[in-house]
Amino acid sequence: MGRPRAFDQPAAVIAAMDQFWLRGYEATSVRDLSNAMSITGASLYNAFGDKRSLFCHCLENYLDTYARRCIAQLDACDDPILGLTVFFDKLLEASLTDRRGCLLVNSAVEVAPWDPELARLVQASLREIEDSFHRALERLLAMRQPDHDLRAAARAMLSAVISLRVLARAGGDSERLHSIARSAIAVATDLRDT
Amino acid sequence: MGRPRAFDQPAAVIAAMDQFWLRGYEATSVRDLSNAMSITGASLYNAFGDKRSLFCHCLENYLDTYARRCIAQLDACDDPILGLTVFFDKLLEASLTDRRGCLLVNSAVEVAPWDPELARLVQASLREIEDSFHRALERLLAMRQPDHDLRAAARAMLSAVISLRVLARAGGDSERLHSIARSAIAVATDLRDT
DNA sequence: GTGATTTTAGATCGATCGTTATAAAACGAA
DNA sequence: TTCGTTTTATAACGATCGATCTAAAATCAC
Repeated sequence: MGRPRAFDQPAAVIAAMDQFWLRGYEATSVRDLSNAMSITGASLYNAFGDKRSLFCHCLENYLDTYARRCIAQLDACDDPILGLTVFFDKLLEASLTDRRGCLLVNSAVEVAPWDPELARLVQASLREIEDSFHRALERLLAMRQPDHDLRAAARAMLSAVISLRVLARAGGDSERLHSIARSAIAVATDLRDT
Repeated sequence: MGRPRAFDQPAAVIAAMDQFWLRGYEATSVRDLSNAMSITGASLYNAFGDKRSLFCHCLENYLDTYARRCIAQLDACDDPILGLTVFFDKLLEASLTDRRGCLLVNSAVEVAPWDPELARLVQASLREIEDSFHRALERLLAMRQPDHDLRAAARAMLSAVISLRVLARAGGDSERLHSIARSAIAVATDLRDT
């Protein structure tokens, strides 16, 4: 009942996500969003509530579309070293061709300090990535190492992801980005060869 | 000649820096700044030009007051491992008591993508930190290693600094932060013991 | 078709944005 | 003292902010 929605909601969320991803939360106005989404401001508020709520949809969509897809691929790879190599190769390629960095990391810096709910989502998502690294290291070593070392190694690899994304957004050069990715993989190979 | 300035300019820059550091560039209004600096908007524009120019002063002040001071201490330390330990201990303590993160890293995410001049400053400053790590590793190994390894190790340590600061701002827990700091120091000790 | 309901488009809300105009106040030079 | 110069305080500028109102358009149940 009622007039049916004339716009494609998932497509609109993607358009809004691209805008937030590019410019950040504060620098993106509701008019920027309605232009990018090709809908009027009234439709935006009718469908999504307010700016913050739309941003939540966008971040969730980002996590589903990008972060969790990478995690799933890493988990699905039998050879952890191969999986990690593919993971960081893709991350490098994406970071060098798309200088917006990572919406999750950008949000960790810009919105998380002022939004406890989003801060929890950010921390949980980062933990998902760290856990995926941890599982890859468990597969690599068949649990011969104390868990403490694996957790620290997984955190070092998460740290590489974060800084790589920050540096990419700030215009860091390819050599530095590659260097960090190699170090992250070396964490795994070093653990294996111990 | 002319009426003398009634406010302490360096103190005003510090107050503005604290505001930008806390809230970020876009979320800080000129009125927020003039309140924090205890001067009127007219005085602000008279003394600093515009908002962006004031921000440049603030970032320069941050680099001089914090980043370069840490670098100088690391350079001054004869024992590189001790120097790095002190460096990361201080970084941890600062990150856990002050959740604003690092103004340089925050700026890398929020302002560098839209300001080529500030992007150059950000990259140059990150390089200063990386180079300080590199020098510490050179002292540690007395140049027995190929430079390529040292550069990669220095970058891995810079990566730890960046992600540590991002995680701290987003509310990351103490354990994760300590874990990353330990990994960074382990990069140096592993190189030494090779 | 009629009524109920929802989405559309467009105008507009008060608030706030970065910035500037105005003029009084406070100094050094003459 | 008077003049020239700079800073101060206050008010205000046009533009834009996030959000909302009104009314026309589009659908379903009946």
